[in-house]
Amino acid sequence: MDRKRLRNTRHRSENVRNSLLDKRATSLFKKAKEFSILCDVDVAIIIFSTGEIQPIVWKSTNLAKEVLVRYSKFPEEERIKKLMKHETYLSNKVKEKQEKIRKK
Amino acid sequence: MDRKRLRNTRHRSENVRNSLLDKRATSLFKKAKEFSILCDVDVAIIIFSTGEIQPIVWKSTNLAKEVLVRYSKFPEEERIKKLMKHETYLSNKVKEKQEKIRKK
DNA sequence: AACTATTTATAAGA
DNA sequence: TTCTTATAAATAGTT
Repeated sequence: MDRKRLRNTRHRSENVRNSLLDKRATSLFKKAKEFSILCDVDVAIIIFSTGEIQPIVWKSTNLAKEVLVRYSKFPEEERIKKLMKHETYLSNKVKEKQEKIRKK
Repeated sequence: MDRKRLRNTRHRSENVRNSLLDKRATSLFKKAKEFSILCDVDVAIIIFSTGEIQPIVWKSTNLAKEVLVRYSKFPEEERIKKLMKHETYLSNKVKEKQEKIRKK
């Protein structure tokens, strides 16, 4: 059986995509919860599904409010700047790892 | 070799915890990126590490700014209300799945 | 930082 | 939609 996976493109079938959305979101939250407990961090996740106005939001602990309030205190400009910087940093990191995998 | 895992409690060693923080965050971001592409959603993740003022923030696409701006448009009260409601919903969902697993 | 035994996650298939 | 299962990925403890 060929079970090659396609994970680099948006899934073509809407039905499958909706089903995946549910599965993946649940899985992501589960990971985030483990992470938050294991490493003693607070994690907040915000998901915007296309066409939906209301985001799906998750927080690992009962400090949800605090996290968002703290975050919202950063001036908009600052937030975006740091966000992009960090994204670049992580993007590179992921690439490094992918390189390693290819070598195997 | 006994490789039993402890994932329900904060890790005891600070060194290990820091190492884990890095690994887990990278892994979480990777998952989020896959998710965002596969299901055509925008995902934002905010991590507050204990003692750190600056949060670690990640966004899967270049719509980072938009996601945050959109989210910040919700009145504070509304956001928190929906957040908590959703958390309860998801919490139940996770429990259901865990039940299933136990039954196996 | 790299390795590897195991556990998890998951894409299809039923 | 739910359950199963073959495979891929993640990762905890080691080296």
